[in-house]
Amino acid sequence: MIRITFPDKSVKQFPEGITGIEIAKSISEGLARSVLSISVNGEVWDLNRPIERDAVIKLHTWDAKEGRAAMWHSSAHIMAAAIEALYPGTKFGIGPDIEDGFYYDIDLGDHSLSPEDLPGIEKKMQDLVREKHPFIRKEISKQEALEYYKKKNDEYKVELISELEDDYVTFYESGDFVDLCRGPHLPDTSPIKAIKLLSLAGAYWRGDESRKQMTRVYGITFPKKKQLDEYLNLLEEAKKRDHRKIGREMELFAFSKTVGQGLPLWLPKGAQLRETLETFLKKVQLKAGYLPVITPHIGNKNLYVISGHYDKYGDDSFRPISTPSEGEEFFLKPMNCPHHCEIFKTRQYSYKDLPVRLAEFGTVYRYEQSGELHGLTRVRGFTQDDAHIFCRPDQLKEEFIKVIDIVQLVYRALDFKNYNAQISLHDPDNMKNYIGSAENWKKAEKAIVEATEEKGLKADIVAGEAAFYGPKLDFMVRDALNRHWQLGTIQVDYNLPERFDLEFVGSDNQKHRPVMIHRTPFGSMERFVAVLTEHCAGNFPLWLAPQQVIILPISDKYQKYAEKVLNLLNNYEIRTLIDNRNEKTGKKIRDAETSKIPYMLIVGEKEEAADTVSVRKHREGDLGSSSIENFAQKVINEVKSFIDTK
RNA sequence: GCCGAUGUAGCUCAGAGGUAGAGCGUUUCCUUGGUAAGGAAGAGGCCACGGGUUCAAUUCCCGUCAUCGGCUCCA
Repeated sequence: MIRITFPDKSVKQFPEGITGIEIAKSISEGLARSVLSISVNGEVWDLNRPIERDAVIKLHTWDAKEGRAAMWHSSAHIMAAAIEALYPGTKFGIGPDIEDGFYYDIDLGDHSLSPEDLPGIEKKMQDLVREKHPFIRKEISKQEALEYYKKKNDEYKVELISELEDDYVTFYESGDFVDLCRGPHLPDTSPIKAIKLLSLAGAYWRGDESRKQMTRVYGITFPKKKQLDEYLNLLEEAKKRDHRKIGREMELFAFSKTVGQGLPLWLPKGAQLRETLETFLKKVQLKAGYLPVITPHIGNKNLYVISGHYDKYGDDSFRPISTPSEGEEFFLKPMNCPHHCEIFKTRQYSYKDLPVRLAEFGTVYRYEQSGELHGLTRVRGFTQDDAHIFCRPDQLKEEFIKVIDIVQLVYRALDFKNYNAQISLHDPDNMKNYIGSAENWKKAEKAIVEATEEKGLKADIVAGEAAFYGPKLDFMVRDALNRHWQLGTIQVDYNLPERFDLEFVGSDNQKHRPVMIHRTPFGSMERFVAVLTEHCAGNFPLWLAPQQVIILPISDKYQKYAEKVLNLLNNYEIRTLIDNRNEKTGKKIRDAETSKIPYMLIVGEKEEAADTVSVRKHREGDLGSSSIENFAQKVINEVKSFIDTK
């Protein structure tokens, strides 16, 4: 007998060789039906793999990510089996489970899949699932495995196996399909009740641009048909929040083929929104001791040779602009820091003057690959809410903490809760990708980690994600479709001060090198507005709404009175318009609701007589009548509460 | 940049080898209305652009551009 310890610490005796599914059955039939995988001493196993020794276990159902992973991983095998049956000779790369479903990378040779082929594969998968094939785990020798795939002509699997260090590899067999796989899998296909293949894409073999591009098929499966419907419904709903759709509908921004791809045009309402955000941050920064500066949109090539960006990103910049007579070359500026370094150099600083915090909403241009462009989140011209802090090494951590404070203040004011912090460190195995001394890297990374800890900010630490000149702390968010984007970033830089030979005079009357912090809370105005739009589905809070109030006269008889209300509100700088179209009130209300304007003021005979307005709030309805003055104060207070309380 | 898909009115989308349609929006007129759609009439399209096949192409084929889903990249 062996001792099995459950998550609640209770212990039960079982015969040696008991399996997860049998343990589940011993608890209840219902659990046995819904369990998908088991953790044995922290390692996820197949449910039918015998447990030979005492173990701590945990059973995973659909509600656990380990359970879903087993299901989706198995589904990937079923999909591969279906594809092999329908398209013999297909070679297979890798087919893992992912956050939402699974994919398989395949090479169909000369054949190519189109979206119309997906239902056929789905159908075949359903047939296979109905046959209720078990997944059988097998250990075979590496040699044998290699021969199997060589015979199959599958160079991808051969490559994968060749790199494995073990003498034995595990295979999983389900029906006629056999796949190299570490597992774990479902005992058989029966839990898979709903299948949907979602999309096709190209994907480089092993993520390497220089290697062959395979076809990636994405899919998802569920234990219940209803869950699939819900999931598809959720996708539909998410699409409605897409900033590209809302941006068009609400007239926030547009693109023009004639202007050029990836170059956003901010329409009046979007510009209003952006300006409100900029004004807000400028106020915050002024209080925090930042000094506004303004620099030009281009810079001499030499500036970027000094900074090191030319070497690294010269090809990703827009083509240089040359002057006809002097033969100089200028670049559209891809970042603001070199300009700011030159500003720092315009005078001498004592150690008492530091830190110096130079801030600029600087528009930069980068030649992003065409396939990368995406709405406002990835563009070729964008404005950073940029600032560079030049400080003494002993001030680094304190300054870093102050920046974290600003980022958090800003995100709180905008009700941004679902962000992740990520500390990106260098990759110790690829030091050649970075500039600067190992010692400075160490110092910078230490400062970031410590500052983050001191702020109690939970951050994932990822090696190899640092910028080429320094480590960073990024704030990541997800968009409506669950894609990750980086917003704010704080980066420590010992290198630019070195390259630009920046100095301050220390208390010892000697020259010293300052440290630089690059930071942008929003990241870029474009990306931030995009994410903000999706975050609130276009229902911007009152203080940000491009149009805050709309006056709806019952008929044109009340036009004069509406104008009186408008003038009063305008005096308070409340962004107000009148809907004086020849439409019924119901229609005007409907249109104001769909345009997501926070407040509607209905004015007619009653209101004119009593000098009031009838207030209706977006998505909430009638709030009753109010004097114009009271309403204005209400709006002013509400705006204040958004900005001040934080 | 790469793989795949898409491109028809301002927006959302039908359509077919023989000179183009709907809904919403917009314009004009009627209507002067009370908390999510009043009525009528009209305007609006080189069917993304450039080639080719054909008696005939917006429709079929090729290329370009743009957009979308991924991959790679992201100072």
